[in-house]
Parts: sequence; C-alpha cells; structure tokens
Amino acid sequence: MNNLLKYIHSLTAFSDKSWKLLKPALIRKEFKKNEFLLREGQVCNSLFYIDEGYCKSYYEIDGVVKNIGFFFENDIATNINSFGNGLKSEFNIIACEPLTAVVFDKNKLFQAAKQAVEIETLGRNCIRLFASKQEEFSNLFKIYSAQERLEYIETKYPEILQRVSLSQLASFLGVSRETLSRIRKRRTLS
Amino acid sequence: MNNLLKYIHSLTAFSDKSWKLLKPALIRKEFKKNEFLLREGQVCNSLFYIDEGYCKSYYEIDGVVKNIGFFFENDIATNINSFGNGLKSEFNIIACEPLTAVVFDKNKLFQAAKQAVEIETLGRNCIRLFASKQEEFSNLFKIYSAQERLEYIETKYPEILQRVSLSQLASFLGVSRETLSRIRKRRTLS
DNA sequence: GTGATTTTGTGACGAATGTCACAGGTCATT
DNA sequence: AATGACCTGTGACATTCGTCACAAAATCAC
Repeated sequence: MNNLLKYIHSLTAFSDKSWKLLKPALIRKEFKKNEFLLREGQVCNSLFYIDEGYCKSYYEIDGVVKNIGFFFENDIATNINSFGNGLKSEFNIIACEPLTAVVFDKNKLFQAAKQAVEIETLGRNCIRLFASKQEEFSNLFKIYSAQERLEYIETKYPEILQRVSLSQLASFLGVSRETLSRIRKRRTLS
Repeated sequence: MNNLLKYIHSLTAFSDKSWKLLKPALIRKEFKKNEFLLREGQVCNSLFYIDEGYCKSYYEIDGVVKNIGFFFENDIATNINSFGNGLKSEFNIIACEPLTAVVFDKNKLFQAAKQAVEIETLGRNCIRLFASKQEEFSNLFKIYSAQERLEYIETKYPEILQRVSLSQLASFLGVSRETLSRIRKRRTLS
C-alpha cells in the first residue's frame, strides 16, 4: 500500500488516524490480463487505485469496441456516474496486462468518510482530478483535429503510446485504425 | 437564494447550521450579456451557480472561437482545473444572456467546509456531477458520429437547442456551422 | 418601419476520413 | 520450423467534412 499512501499524501493532508480508518475499506486485488474490473450492466461500487499494470474502459456497440479511457499506475479507474448515482454502467473496464489494484469499497469508504473529514476531502480531491482529466480530453475533440490530438497525447501522455497499441489508441482518439496509421506516416514524411 | 437552496438539498443533507456557515461565502451577482465570468489567463477562484440566464465556456484559438460548454439554470459553471489547482485558465466563460449567478468564493468556501462536513460533502457532490457530465460529453465524441451527437443533444438536452444558436452549437459538437446545417437538412428529408 | 447586423442555408470543390481487402511483420506456443 | 493470433501498413473507393463564397432569412437597434 506504499504507493497508495504516497498518492494520498500528494493530494491532501492525511493523518495516521485517517489512514487507520480508511484501511478497512481497502482490499488489494490482482486481475489477470483480460479480466474485468467492471462489466456493462453492473453497478460500480468501487474505486480502483492502479498499483501496477494498466486497464482500459470501453463501450461495445454493435460488437465494435470503442475505447474511452486508459488507466495506468497511480490513476484511479472507476465509472464516476455509476459509482455516484448507483446507475448501471454502460461500459466495461478490463485489465490490459496483469494488474494489481487497491479497491476502495463504496459503502465502507462512505462510513469512514463520516468519521474523518480528511477522508471526505481525499474523496473530493480524487473526483476533482478525475473531472479535470475528463474535461481535458473532452476539450481535445472540440478544439483539435485528429492529428493534433495525437500530437497532444504524444507530448503530454507519452506513456500511453509506449504501452498501448495503435489499434487500441485509435478509437480513443476517435478515428479508425487505418487513419491513425496514415496520420503517423504523413508526419514522418514531413 | 431559494433556487440554490433547493439545488443543495437535492444533492445532500444540509442543515440550517451548514447553510448559515455557507452563506458568507456566497454573493449574488448580475452579469450583462457578453460580460465575462472568467477570462483566459485569470485564476478561477469561484464557482458560479446559475440562477437565471445562461453562459458558455470557450477557447479562442487563432482568433477562432471554440465553444466547450453551455451552462443553464441550476448548473454550476467553473474551470475545475483552475479552481482546484490554482492554475491560470486557458478558456473564457461569458454570459450569453443577462445572467444572475450565486458566486461561491473559494477561500471562504474552504473555510466554511472545515467547519461543517455537510459543506465538504456538498462540494464533493458538485464536483461529482461536474465530472459525470464531462465524462458523458467526452464519450460522445468517441462513440458517436456528428449526426448521432446532434441527436443525443436533441433528446437528452433539448433546452440547449432551444436557447443556443446553430452557429454556437456547431463548435460544441465539433463540426463546422455549415456541416451542422446540412446534417439537419439530411434528417428532415428522410 | 427601416437599415444594419446576425444567423442560417446552400453550392462548389478539395481535403480528410471510414470501410473493405489484403499483405507483411511480430510474438508466443508447440 | 510451423502454426496461429494479433498488430501494422497500404491501396482503392465512397462518404463525410471543412472552407470559401454568396444569398436568403431572421433579429436587433434606432
């Protein structure tokens, strides 16, 4: 849990007392490659702190996979809408590599938060980070072309390119695999 | 402040004591049409609860306006990244009509939140709603075509279409004004 | 009401993208 | 070495989209 503790301290002041209260809400869990963290139709009752490996969230529409997010070490993966409102998830989260996560149980987390404001504040900060990132990616599509979106990812999130295949990245960038391949080619020629 | 109070109660349990603590952090403020709530380069130290009228957030890139969000009555408008991290805003928020907002002052809000967990919880829930919406719109671009995005807005957010002009909506949907006009035409013919 | 301004519609044309099809490459397993 | 699964590149072609230009319609200010 060392990485998680560092992560928490980077977000907010957190006493030993809060940590002791939080611990019962946490379970370390291993996922095999292609194992689901969350399936479409389930209600998401967990936050997944990614300790090692990575996972992705994706819709499956008419049999076609549409990737909507990648989550690496030190990220929190969840369906914020399902987690917050108790609605069924419309997408899946699946391990892309063997993955180790620290799972926050929703009910136990809320119990703990009632006993320590620091935990409530931690929750707020986690959600804030999540919102910032969503906003960032949402705006990419409104202000940039496909090529510019690729360049943005290359400069700001190079680790995605190193670990995620072109085919996987394509739907995340909102273009077809072939188009992404050609965008790359265009740029290496110029 | 009646609308705001209803809004708060819809989000979380909120005692009179919390309300009294929160009140000093709030100021009702009127904005004229085309008046800025937030300008590019400023740090965002406020949450704007929209009581009447509406506003939009937009980037201005090479002189071209790119709308990234519309905020109507009972929405919270802010730059979550700037507000949370104290960074300069990269976009503007401007009133599209005469607008009445209740402005949450960041410092006073944080002071109040220290004294009442309910205020901290309210903050978490506001951010959660914000994150849900960002995620929703972000995913639109990854799973839908321009036409499908328009249809999504038509069914889930018809008030946007009623109040926002086609030209304004276009950049929000990530297409040109002309293309949006033609998408409409295609659909009315079929 | 009238003129000015803004908004919307539309034609033309080039650029970008999606789709289908197939070839070659990489990698792990046997 | 042979196999199969997966990933990447590329050609062909149709579709969609952006851009420029201009006209029509709606809205606003006076």
